[in-house]
Amino acid sequence: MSVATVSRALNGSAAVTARTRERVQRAAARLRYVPLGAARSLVTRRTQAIGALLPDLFGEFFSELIRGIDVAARARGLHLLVSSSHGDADEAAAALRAMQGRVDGVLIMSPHVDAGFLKRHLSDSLPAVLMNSAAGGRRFARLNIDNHGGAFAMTRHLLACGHRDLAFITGPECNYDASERHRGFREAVAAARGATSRVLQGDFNEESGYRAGRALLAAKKRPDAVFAANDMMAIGCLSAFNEARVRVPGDIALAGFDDIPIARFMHPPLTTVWVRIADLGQAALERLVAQMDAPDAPPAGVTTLPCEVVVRASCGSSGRHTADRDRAQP
Amino acid sequence: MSVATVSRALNGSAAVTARTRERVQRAAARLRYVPLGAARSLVTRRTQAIGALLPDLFGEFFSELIRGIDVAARARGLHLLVSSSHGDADEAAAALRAMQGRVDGVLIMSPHVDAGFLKRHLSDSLPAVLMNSAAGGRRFARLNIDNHGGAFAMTRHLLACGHRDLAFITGPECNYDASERHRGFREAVAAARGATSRVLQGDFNEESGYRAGRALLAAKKRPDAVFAANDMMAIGCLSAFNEARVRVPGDIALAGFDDIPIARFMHPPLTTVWVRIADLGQAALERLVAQMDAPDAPPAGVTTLPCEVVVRASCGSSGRHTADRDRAQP
DNA sequence: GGACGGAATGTAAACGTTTTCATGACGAAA
DNA sequence: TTTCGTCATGAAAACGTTTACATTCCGTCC
Repeated sequence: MSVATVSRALNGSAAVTARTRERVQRAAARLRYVPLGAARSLVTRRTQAIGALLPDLFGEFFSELIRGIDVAARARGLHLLVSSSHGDADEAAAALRAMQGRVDGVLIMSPHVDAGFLKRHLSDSLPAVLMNSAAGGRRFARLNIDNHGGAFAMTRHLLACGHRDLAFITGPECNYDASERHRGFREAVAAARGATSRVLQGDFNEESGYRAGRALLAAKKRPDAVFAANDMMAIGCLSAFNEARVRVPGDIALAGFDDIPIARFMHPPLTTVWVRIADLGQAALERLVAQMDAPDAPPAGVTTLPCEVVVRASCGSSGRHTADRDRAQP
Repeated sequence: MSVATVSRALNGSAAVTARTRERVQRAAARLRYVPLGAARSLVTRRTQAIGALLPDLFGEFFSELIRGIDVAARARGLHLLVSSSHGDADEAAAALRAMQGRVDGVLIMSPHVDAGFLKRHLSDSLPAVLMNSAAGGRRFARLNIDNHGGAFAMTRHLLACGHRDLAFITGPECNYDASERHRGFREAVAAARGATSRVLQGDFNEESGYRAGRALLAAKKRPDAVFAANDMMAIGCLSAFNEARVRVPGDIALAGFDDIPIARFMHPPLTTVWVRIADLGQAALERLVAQMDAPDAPPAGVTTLPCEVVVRASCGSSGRHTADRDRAQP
């Protein structure tokens, strides 16, 4: 029996008798034979693997993202090469280069990545999908979280709760997510009649939220509601309010963004915006696969994944006291 | 210039002129040439990649573990192939087989894995390290979290706080972590004079902690302190106490295990046991690399990673109100 | 009975790299 | 000048698989 026959039997080619196939399979099982991936990909020009280039991510966000990518990849028989936690652009570049020639495509999410970076470090022939990235140009497919829509919806919700004087705590400058969320807030306020707003600078850390909270308390007129651009700042802000015995939502309403796991355990539980991170990973992978299957397809634009407002107690919403999402939690 | 020279120049062989090397490197950079990993590993018999077979993990645990593995792997120029979130043994087996022939070694953490499983699905020649696994035999190196020591230390701490009548909420039966934690509790109580204890069955979920809390409140005599085998159950238990207006730690002290991020945000902040998960991943990888470098080394035993008791307010500890770990948090 | 057709299997080239060995160039020692 | 040694480079084999093409076998049709 020749190697060719074995190859055919194992790869499910039609040109092989049932008897032969069975014999081969039995022998392979007995010898615990596993085809050498390297040799296979050398000739097929396919590695059956995709790479994920990720920044220094923490906690649930990272887990969920990988989970989404992983299940989608395995459903297609693809392996997942992960390279995460690089702190600067050089590390990201090195990781990206190292992946090249080992994967059939890459999923990229990184604050260090812009058009120039990609042009320098990414082979033209390697399919790539950008996740949550500002830049991208027309060469790359992109999947973004609907930061703008989420912030817009949350602001509308706060307005609908009857709050008129709103404060917004921004994220770091030059951060894409942060600026999009700010834009969503701004536009929702602008579209509402009789609403006023003020903006405080933050940097996504708890500490900056705390400072913003103190500043608001010290203001001549306190706002009706505070919308922090992420949950950590909302938590910091809540600490400031608690310290000052300012009741939430009684005196001031509060909302965050991200729905980190802690959010629902705060006192009061935090109203926030939830993103299906796993869906982002899965959608990105599917997009990438589509691109791999049709290398010269149309220039694939940008897709935006919806957010969901999760109403809990901190916004002073009437009626509902348990967010839908909480019931589904494990 | 021949391919041989290019290969030598790029791989840093000494037998090549500085001038030639530079010429090659410039050309490679200009053409954005990246060696094809497949061809390379075909001849070197090395893939420069290691696989991580992980169960369906959530949140920070998963993130930290991967981070630990990833940074250690990149420091050695190794790629990381991740396969996570398989629900049953068959999926894990398929994932393990698929990895074979693409990696130089595997890191395995999975509840489905036992000696028989490994014998069936793992090639004899592939180095492997088991993380947090009960079984392993003498063929495999193992890295475990010191569940026993952590639970022992925590129980001692509760006793040192003056609590005499202790309750323990167990994890699921047949779970290795859970039974080790239980054993630590049991032995610490047995070693203490005048201490009494009771045990309630739990399953690591918040709900079961809540039920246990209710059961304890309904008991003829309430315990001085409750030690839950993980934080989620402690949180559930805390909810039960809060509902019943039972003060923590005033009326009953409470402790958990894992130090999930939420723990420090509870009211009161939860005393718990912290494990350096990233260290586990890193140590496991280093162990694996050692095994890969010396394939016929001694039969490598089991290493245990220490836990740390993180004292916060929930245990009624005297004096310290901020755990060391919290100051280091981002 | 022979030619033909189709299906199953075998043969060998190809994939891109590393590495062993051979070749060539050049300088130093004789 | 010759001879040797050293050092950079080139030539070619090898790695394990897939696949195009060749071969064999067997049954069918004329």
